[in-house]
Parts: sequence; C-alpha cells; structure tokens
Amino acid sequence: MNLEEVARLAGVSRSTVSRVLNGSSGVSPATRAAVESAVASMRYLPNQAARSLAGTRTDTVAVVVSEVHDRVFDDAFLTGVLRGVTSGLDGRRAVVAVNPPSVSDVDGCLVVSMDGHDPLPRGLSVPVVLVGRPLSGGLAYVDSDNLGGGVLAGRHLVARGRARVGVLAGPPDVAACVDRVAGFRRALGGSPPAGVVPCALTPDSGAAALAGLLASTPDIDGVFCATDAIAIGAVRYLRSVGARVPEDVSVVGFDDSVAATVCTPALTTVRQSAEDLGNTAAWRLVAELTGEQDLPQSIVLATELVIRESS
Amino acid sequence: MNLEEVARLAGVSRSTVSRVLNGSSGVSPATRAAVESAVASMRYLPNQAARSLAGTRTDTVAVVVSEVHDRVFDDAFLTGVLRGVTSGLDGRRAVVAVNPPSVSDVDGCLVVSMDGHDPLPRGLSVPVVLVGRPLSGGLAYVDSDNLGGGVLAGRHLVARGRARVGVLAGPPDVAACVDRVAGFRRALGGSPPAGVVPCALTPDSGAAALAGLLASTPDIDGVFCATDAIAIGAVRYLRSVGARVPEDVSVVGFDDSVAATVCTPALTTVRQSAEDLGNTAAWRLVAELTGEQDLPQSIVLATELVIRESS
DNA sequence: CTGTTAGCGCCTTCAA
DNA sequence: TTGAAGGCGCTAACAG
Repeated sequence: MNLEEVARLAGVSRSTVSRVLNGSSGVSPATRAAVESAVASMRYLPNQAARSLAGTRTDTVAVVVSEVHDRVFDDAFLTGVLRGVTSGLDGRRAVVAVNPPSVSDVDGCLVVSMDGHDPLPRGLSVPVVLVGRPLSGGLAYVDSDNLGGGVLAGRHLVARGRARVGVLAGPPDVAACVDRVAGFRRALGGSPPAGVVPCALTPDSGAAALAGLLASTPDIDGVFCATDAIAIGAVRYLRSVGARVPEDVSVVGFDDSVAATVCTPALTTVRQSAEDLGNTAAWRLVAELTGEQDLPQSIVLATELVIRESS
Repeated sequence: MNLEEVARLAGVSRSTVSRVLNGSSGVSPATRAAVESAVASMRYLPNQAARSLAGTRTDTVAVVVSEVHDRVFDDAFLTGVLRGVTSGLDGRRAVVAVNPPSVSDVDGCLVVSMDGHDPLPRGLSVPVVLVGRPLSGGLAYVDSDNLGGGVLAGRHLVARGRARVGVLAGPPDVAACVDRVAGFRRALGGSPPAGVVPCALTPDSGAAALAGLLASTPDIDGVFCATDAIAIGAVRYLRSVGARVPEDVSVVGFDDSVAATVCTPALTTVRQSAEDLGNTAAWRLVAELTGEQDLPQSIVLATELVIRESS
C-alpha cells in the first residue's frame, strides 16, 4: 500500500496526499478531508524508509546509554529516563545504542552518561543533548539540580542539630556527585564538614569509606552520602559497630531509589525525577530539530528532600 | 557519500560494491579487497533508508515494553532485558516502543510483557518473540524457569523443617507468578501449603495479604512469596507483629532484586537473569529472521536459589 | 490550490 | 565475474 493507492482512492495526486500527511498549508479543506478519509479507510501508514530517503529527516533519534561504572543502582534511573524520552519524542522513533556508540541515520542524539566523560558518538554531525551535566565540553544538557539538592541535605542536617558531619563524596569524576557535595558544603557555610572522602558508587565502598573516616574522626554525628547506594553501606557499617541511626548518627542519601525505601531504617534522601530528565531532554532535542531558536544550553530540574527514618 | 563514490574510488560499479557489502558470493578476491579498502578509507556507511527501500529488510526490530501494572520493582528487570536484547541483535537496530504499540517498518518484534495478556502490536505481520510466557496464545516466547524456581524454593523450606507454609501468590493473571506457585506446590508434594492468597506486586499488598493469612492461620512457620517486592512487605509485617525472621518464620522471595540484598534481613530468593532472557529472545528472533528452520517455540532458562538471611 | 517531474541511495534482475 | 538499468515510496521543487 502506498501513496499512489491512497491518491487514487481520494481522487487526487500523490503530492496532495503527501501534503496532507505532512501538514503543509495550502490544501483546500475539502481536498484535505477527502485525503484524510482515504488514509483512514485504508489504514495507510507511510513507508518510513522512503520518507527518509526522499526527505531530509529520518524521524528517529538515538539514545546512547553509557555503562561505564558499576550500575547496580542505576537501573531505575535508566528506565525512568527511557520512559521520559519515549514520551517526549513526539512520534519520532528511539533507537537504543549501547556504549561504543556507532549510530547513523538519526536526526539527533540523546546521551545518558553517568560519568563525567563524553561518550559521544564519533563522527556524528547531528544535534546532541546530554542527560546529566558533563564535566567538560560545551554540549547542551539537562540535569537534576544536584547542587540545590546538596543544599537541601545540608540545611536538613544543620536543622537536626548535627555539627560534625562526614561526607561520602562518591567518585570525583562523576559530575552529579561533585555537584551534590558542592551544594552540601555551601549549606554548611562557615562550618565545613568534619571530613570528605571519595568512594565508589556501591554500598561496600561506602561502608569502607565511612570506616576510614570514623577511624580519624570518631565523633561524627551525621553523614551525607552522594548516592543512596553509598548511604546504604554507611548505615550498614554504622549499625555493625553499634551506632544507632538516627539517634547517634543521622544519614542522608541522594536519588530516592527503591532501595532507600526498603532498607532499615528507611533513608532520608533527595529525590530526582529520572523521567522528567528524559522527557525534558527529548523535548529539548526535538525543539532543536524543529528549528526553534534561542534554546537554553542547559536545563536544570528541581530536586526535593524526602525525610524518612535515617535522620 | 554513497555507493557511487565508493565504486569510483575502487574502480568498479555500484553493483559490485553492493555485492561486497552484502556478502554475496561471486566476487573475485581481488575486486573484493579493492572495494573493502575503499570502503574503509572513506569510512563509508550505507544509507539505511535506501537499503530498506530497495531491499526487503529494515534491519531494525521493535522492542515493545508493556507497562500495565505497578512497576516499582521491575526496573532492573527491564534494563537487564534491554541490555541483553541490544547485545543479541547482531547489528540490527532496536527501536523501543511503549505500551500501545504502533510500530511499523520493522523486521520483527520483541514484546516484554509482565502480565499474561498479549499487548501485541495490532496489524503487525512480522515475527514476534515474547519475553515471558503468555497466559494464552501460541506465540514464541523465552521465559525463566519459574516453575523450577518454585520447586527450589519449596524444597528449601522443606529442608529447613518448615511444615506450615503460607504462599503470597501475586496476581492470578501474571504467568510468572502462577508458575512459581505451581512449582512451589509441586515441591511440597503431599503436604499442601497452609494457605495461598493472591496479592498485588507491591510490599504493601504483600503485608496486607500476610496479615489476612495470619488471621486465619496464626501458626505459620514459613512464607513463599511470588516476588521479592511481596516478600519485603511480608518481612516488614512479620517484624511489626513481633515475629522473628527467620527464627520464627522463614521467608523466601523471587527475582533476586537489589531490594532483596539491602533489606533486613537480606532475602533468600530465586534468581533469574533478565539479561539472558533478553539476549536469548533476541537470538531467537534473529534466527527466525535469517530463515533458520526448526526453531523451538519456547525456551526456558534456568533459575537459581540464593540463600541469605531470611530463611 | 493542485499536478507533474525528478531524484534520494540502494538492491536486484538481466545481459554481457 | 562484472556492469547497466529499473524501481522501491516518498518529498520537493516547479509549473499551471
């Protein structure tokens, strides 16, 4: 089934059908109606390949997922982003490509990178929008307000009367973690944290980092962790050495992952919406593809403190 | 850059380049080498749209994700499947489509359905492989050995000396849950469960279902839950009424989700590999697309008992 | 406002 | 073993 057949049924030419299908102006209402009813009655769907070949768009965008570091706790983030992306693509198709990105024949590219490097499709000359702030490079991105979330966490621990707080900062090359810690420091103002130690994005690494911190600074009464995964390790370690959470030590995480809700005690954390992130990034890319002007280079989405039992 | 330019550089015709690119036999080694070096030096990539239009394939498959029920705990499953799929597609592109599937221009279709209904793309006349057994319909599918996993769980509780076990069975229209419970019953042999109650796939629903079960059967010493999410609710409820896990009551879940490892006590559960599931389904679809004969209608992947603290 | 025309880049007979 | 030629279904000028 092709344009030709639709045109014949509607009693017009191929071009006219094409015009209607593409929403061009300059088609009389009567003609348009005739074409639309023909399309509907035949259940006609345009051939995407022919469309791409003749036109200038492919109507598909690539979603490049970088999977560099340990990802145990990132699954929910990824599905959330994907969900948001597919719903924000406005009819375009999303092709998923995994790490060494070799995508072609796409109109644009969305990159979900959880580290700060740029796993950018090489030799790809289409608009790109990153999900998550890159540590360097002038590309457009959408990110959660990690800095603001860090501020929320900091103010919360201050409000709880915690005066000697440690920070399990995550990896220094993960922009989200860097920003979270920066925000946290800002909230503490003149009284800096009792200690800031980097760690990997796993509970085990969080536990080990906290053990090291407590060895040198035993009187800590609060811990801010750059992710929930780290916080879960921190809580586990604290309980293993007989410290009560939150009575002796308050713990705050970041992400509002499922794990944060099921662990004991349930984690106070900062929520970000992966779905909004994906949706907004898709929107930004589509806007660029449709030629909108004066688009923001970066978009930052609000985060929110969720108070539970650990603080 | 197109075939023409490559042909010119290699000193042959377009047809010959096309033959080399598509691996047709009947090209002299010398010619083939010349073409390949031209392709490499120009970094030529065929235009996918033109290829689809002229040929008979699109080299892309749809991944249809059905999101019917509460999905809080399914994220890891989905990303696992997706990861497996993309790596099993052998160069083909994966387009993701969400629930009301309206995909076209694909060679085949992978459907990830977590309920038993068939959210099948209507009017799609391409091969389909389901990830997860459908409750009805004669479509090809790949599934975890939920029945076998249920057997493992049952034997385990028997070996632990548990004689009065309850079952939180999940929804009756989710094939995976149905199979898990069937396997569990089989392992118990002549001594049936003390009670089997359906519930939704959430911790809260699991807690409520267990409360109801305990009301009528207070002397239960073991609980098998169709998913980890349900098990987490069960554990929470048991502890809230002062029962010790596992001393008073053993609890076994299913899925080996992240939540199972971080909750207290850590859950004994049955592991399935979402990645293997996706990879195998992709393999099965590709095999059908490449014309392989005598393919199995269903493929079942082994599951594995993971013993932790809750039993 | 509508129809005619010329390709888009590739695969695939058919000849040579 | 290779080349020439036609056409896949559509869009985008260009006429009328």
